[in-house]
Amino acid sequence: MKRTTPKLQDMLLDATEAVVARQGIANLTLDAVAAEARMSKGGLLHYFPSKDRLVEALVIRTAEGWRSCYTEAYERTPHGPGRMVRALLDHCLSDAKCWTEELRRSSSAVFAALAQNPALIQPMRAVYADLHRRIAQDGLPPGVGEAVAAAIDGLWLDWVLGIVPLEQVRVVRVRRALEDMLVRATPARRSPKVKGSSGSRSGGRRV
Amino acid sequence: MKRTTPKLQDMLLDATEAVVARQGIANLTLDAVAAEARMSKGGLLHYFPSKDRLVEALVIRTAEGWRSCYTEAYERTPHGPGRMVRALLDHCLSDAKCWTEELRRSSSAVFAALAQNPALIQPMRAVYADLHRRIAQDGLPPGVGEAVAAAIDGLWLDWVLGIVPLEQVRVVRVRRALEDMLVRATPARRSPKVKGSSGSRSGGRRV
DNA sequence: AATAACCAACCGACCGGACGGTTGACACCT
DNA sequence: AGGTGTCAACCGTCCGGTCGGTTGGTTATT
Repeated sequence: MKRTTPKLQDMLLDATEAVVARQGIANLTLDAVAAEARMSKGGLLHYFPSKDRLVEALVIRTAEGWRSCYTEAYERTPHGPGRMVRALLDHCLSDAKCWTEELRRSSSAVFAALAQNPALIQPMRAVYADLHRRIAQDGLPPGVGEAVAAAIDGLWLDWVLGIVPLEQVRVVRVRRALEDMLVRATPARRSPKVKGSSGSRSGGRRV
Repeated sequence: MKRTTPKLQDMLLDATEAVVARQGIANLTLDAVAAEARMSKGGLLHYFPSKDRLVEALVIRTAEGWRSCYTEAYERTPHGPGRMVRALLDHCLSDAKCWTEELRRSSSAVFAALAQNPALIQPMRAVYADLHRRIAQDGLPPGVGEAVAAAIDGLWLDWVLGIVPLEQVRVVRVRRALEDMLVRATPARRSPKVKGSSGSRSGGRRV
């Protein structure tokens, strides 16, 4: 990722997300983005020479945000079997500020890409491949880590799609159930120190 | 759903799905659908007076298909705690013909709606509300049923979105892990007769 | 039986508007 | 002067939706 998006590009991507959030994917037009960013369409196209490139950049930013979110969570999580999955549960499924409107916005990048050009979600696919590789090497019985990851994805996508309304208590219940499953499925090795409501708030950066 | 779509409308909805599947959501135009159905645009608009109505009908058909899928699965599942969730695992997460291209097509109705007009996913939301109500009354410890449902949604959406490629073995692993969690979490009542690799293949109709 | 009246189904030309992208010029800073 | 960044104006295309009209079949009238 040598490409250091020089913050003006970043502002344009923010504007893109804002347009999608407020007006929907169908109204994601270059004019709308330019207006949102208080820039002319020509100016916008100076930085992103086509709509495809714009959406692609958005997907990359979102995907890399997600990658660094779970990577950093991993670093903050104690060693042992299921470290990656525990990181996800503790930091990416927290009961607090994790499900923000900002996250919802950035998530919609995926759907914008899907509408614009399905090939553009490839960066997201790559990040997910990395995550699943990590989970596969997590030292858990087969399927357990994948089940947790799938459940998190399900909660996330249900929420982003608006299929199921956000209920904080529901997220907490699911997390408890998954933690239970994890503890019971973890090959016993000293005592599983992860648990409790845990510290390390801080919210996952951007996702 | 008294409304018995008189099969010509159904054919037009099939054409709509085919267009989305082959050309993507962005190319879902009235002209494309009419061409796919070998009908004039005027003819198409005779049956669905606007694009919104067309997509709405598609969402309703998909949502009701999903409802009848899990409803029928429920009927086929033995009584006891977690009946609804067991039905989902046995019939909607089977390792067989459940993840068909046809399912993928009908699923994309949701995304077509999201692109066309987010309000149009309301029928799907209603069906999901019904499903979650059933799960909540399923006699399981809090969060367990919801976790299973979320995991299934996650697998499904990851697949439909193309974020994670379809691996049959992965689905099977996840199902095993979820079944394990379910058995361990089910309040002991006589012997849990559901388990083993179990019979009742049969694949869930359409979803 | 022949004619007239009616109607759902269907057609395809057309329109207004919006979209993605291009261009040529302008402003500002070295 | 010349590069850099920004812009308004514009172009060709395409899309959703309208509209006037045709067809084939059914019913009503004579």
